[in-house]
Amino acid sequence: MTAAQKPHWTRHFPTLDQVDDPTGLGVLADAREIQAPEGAVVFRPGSVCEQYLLVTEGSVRVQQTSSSGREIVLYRVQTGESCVLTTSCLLGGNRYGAEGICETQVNGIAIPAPRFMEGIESSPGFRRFVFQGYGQRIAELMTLIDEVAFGRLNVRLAQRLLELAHGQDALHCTHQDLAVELGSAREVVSRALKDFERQGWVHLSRGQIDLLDRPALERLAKG
Amino acid sequence: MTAAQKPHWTRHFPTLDQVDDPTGLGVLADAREIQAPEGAVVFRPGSVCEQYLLVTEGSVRVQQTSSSGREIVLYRVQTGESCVLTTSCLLGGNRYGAEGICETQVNGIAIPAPRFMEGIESSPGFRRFVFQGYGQRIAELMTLIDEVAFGRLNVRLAQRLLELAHGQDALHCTHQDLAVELGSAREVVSRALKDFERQGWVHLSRGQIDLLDRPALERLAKG
DNA sequence: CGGGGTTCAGTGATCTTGTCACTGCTTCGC
DNA sequence: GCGAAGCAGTGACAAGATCACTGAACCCCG
Repeated sequence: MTAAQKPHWTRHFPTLDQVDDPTGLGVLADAREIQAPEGAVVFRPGSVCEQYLLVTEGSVRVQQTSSSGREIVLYRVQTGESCVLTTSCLLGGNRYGAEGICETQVNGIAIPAPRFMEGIESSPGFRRFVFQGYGQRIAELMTLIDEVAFGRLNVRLAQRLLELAHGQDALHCTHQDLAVELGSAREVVSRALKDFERQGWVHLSRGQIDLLDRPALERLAKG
Repeated sequence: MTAAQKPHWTRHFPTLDQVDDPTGLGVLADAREIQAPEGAVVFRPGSVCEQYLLVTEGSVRVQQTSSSGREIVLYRVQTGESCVLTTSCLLGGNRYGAEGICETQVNGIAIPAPRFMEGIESSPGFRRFVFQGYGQRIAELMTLIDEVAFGRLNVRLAQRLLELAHGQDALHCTHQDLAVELGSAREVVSRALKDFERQGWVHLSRGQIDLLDRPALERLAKG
């Protein structure tokens, strides 16, 4: 989860016709296929946004750091998705206010801003593609506000554990990582996890959490 | 602040050419001028979104209610602005997830969904108009997440007091209203206000807060 | 292989915020 | 003028955040 900090994306080839066009629209004339290793920083607060980004494989974690240094994960951009923040920066012409970090090796497509604008102008299909997930994302941000403001920590933690496990029986991350997921503090997460362990729901070891009683966690996560 | 609960907007006239076109684009052929009294509910969670809304005068407060009944103000739509949530619902075809309430009498313009889509398709200027503030709003939502997750309550309260006072020396609202602004609880706000009063920064009376030491509040709000 | 630095996890003390239960005061409608 | 509803204040306690510190596990390097 915390990994090598080699920044910047790698241009793969200058133009693009070998590559699948996930929009099916041929707006991708100027698009470049890009690749980034796990841990790469795609953008940071203050970065100027110069291209529309589309993930074709992998996962980018978008998170925010407060002035006091605490962090929270806002959302993830996964295979087939694009990033609200990027889109909004392009449309509004402002700078990034958060940080995007590759959680896996990531393959993607970058469309330079001017070409993106043209696409928006000229292609109804591309427009639809761009704005499709947009509404969904806004709704997700509002849900996040609700959870952060009103949600119980143990409930949110149980949800995240199940989510991050991706159906596996164990997940490899530190308590600090989970604290960032939830926008909470490491000690608080540690205590909640210890509590789960006392209930027999999980088993804790350094850098790893084994899920022993998934149904119990699901019960907590739902209600 | 809490006012009459007469719902629904009033159609004013069926078509629109007497009215200023704030987009300057003539996309408003099918638009209707609408009017709503203070306290009117423009939309609720679950409402289907059938028209693009633009405020020409007044203020609409958009807020969310958690399952436990606690509420938080997400943002306000003011003169010349339109509502992110409405736009995202139109583009994504989903339902409202929050509530919009008129804080003043509100004049506005409504563009039916089909016409809105046409406008987006055909008019670059209208498109620009629609997406202009959009990026800004997303950034605001992320700031809100930051504040809710990491901000101190007394700091946030001081900020809101100054904001809601609009330069006046007093503001008329209940402690409960302020709790909703901040997504907090009434008792907590009451205590923080009492604390401000002990410092001599404000004077409290039923339904009213007088700001006595604005500089002190500003100091707290900034730092 | 061993030693030393670093990362990770656990814990108590204390502060802030949220929740619950209840009180008394004001306001408003009848 | 009376009763109901709304508003504000308060104490007790729970949940979460912060601070300071401990020890264990891991990694690198000689």
